[in-house]
Amino acid sequence: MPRTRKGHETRARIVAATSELVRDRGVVNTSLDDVIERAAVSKSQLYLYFDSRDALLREVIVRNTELVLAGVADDLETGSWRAIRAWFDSMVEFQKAARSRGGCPVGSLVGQLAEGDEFARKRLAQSFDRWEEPLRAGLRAMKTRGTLRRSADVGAMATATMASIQGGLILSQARRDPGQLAIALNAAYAHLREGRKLTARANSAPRPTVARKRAGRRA
Amino acid sequence: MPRTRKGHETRARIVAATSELVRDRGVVNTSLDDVIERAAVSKSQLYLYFDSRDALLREVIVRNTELVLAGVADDLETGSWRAIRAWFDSMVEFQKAARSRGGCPVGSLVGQLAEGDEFARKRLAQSFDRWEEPLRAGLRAMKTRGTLRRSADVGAMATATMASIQGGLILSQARRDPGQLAIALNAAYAHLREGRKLTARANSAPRPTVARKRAGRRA
DNA sequence: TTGAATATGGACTATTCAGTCCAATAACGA
DNA sequence: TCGTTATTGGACTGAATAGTCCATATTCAA
Repeated sequence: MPRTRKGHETRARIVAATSELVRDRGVVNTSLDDVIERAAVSKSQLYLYFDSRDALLREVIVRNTELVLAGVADDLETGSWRAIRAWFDSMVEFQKAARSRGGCPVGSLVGQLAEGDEFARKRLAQSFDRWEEPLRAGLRAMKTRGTLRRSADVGAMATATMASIQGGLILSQARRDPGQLAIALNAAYAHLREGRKLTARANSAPRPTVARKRAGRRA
Repeated sequence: MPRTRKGHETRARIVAATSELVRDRGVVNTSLDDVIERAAVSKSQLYLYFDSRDALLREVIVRNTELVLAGVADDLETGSWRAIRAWFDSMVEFQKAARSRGGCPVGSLVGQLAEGDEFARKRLAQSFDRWEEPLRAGLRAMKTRGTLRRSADVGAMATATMASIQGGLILSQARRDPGQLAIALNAAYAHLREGRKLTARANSAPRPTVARKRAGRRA
């Protein structure tokens, strides 16, 4: 671990460069020589902070996890349909900006690292846990507040949502079309809303049929 | 292309060996030397049938696509809720049998090949098209038969379903838990069923609330 | 049966790449 | 300031690997 300011900067630069290269060309096509060139560091700097190439790639998992968590607004945990919708929309925007390249910063690493590095696999599983948590918290809060049915299975809902996110990103990446993510997330949103509690106060929200139809068309 | 029976067998053995190695260890950790050892062939045989390592990996895409298409029962195209449910269940069984290793035979290749080989990316996109088609056909048939609302967006439904499949497989792979796929597919099924047409004949099917709750619990 | 086309075996090459090593320099605390 | 510790530069190594080449063996059609 670096002890000086310079050291910290160097280390961060290495991880950032690796993350970008992996996003743009994949793990296979990212050599350490590519990394040192892009980060403008030398081999010894790299091996001062990382034990091996695998160790460096594991740090990329950490960094990319922070990246996606930063994209989760605080009000998602507070729990509201609006916050969930906004979260979904921001992901589509992010994907549009990336021109559908690289897929999910975390999810795309599963296929590339999970079978070759058991440590990496576990870390990726943890990343998904952390990523799902704000949604779980939000859904729990909505239960307490009475906007979500008490019978709703919060864990399953969060997992199913994460699956739609990941799958939507894979399809976007393969088809180079951010619209694929939008379709997946519209379906996920409609599915979540099926768990809502209908009260007198809630009738400002569209009725089930209308919400589902709109989601389908928007895609 | 091979012209003798032996040639065909050799070529097929090479692709099969590559496919298995890629599933077990990932593209990165699969060298051509590994392939020739596993397929019990020599280098020259490999290069007789494939121009390059990339070309071989592209054939793996083709093979694995046939593999997943073989898992789609014919009655899915005929169109029925039962067929869809059976299809989903068979995927969960497949994933259990694989002990959550390797993820999706097609989807896991996206992260590993898409950014490095544009040809491979296009081929993967086509694979998803072919894979979605039987479901689209089935949903269209259900519209005609009147078990699915005419307003339902068949294309979006198929895409959202494929996203749940892919995402569910990624989460299963990362967490080494086939239950993750089951959760994702139960949600996808519940979402599809929201598009159904309620008729006098259809009241043998569970009401929306019950269907959703059951799906959540099963996970 | 025969010979042309096809398939096979495996040695060889050139390169790439992860990882090592050590000397030189910069940062920092006393 | 000075000495210790942290950081940096880059040459070097050994192993792995994609791809080449050619001699040999097998297949198959006439």
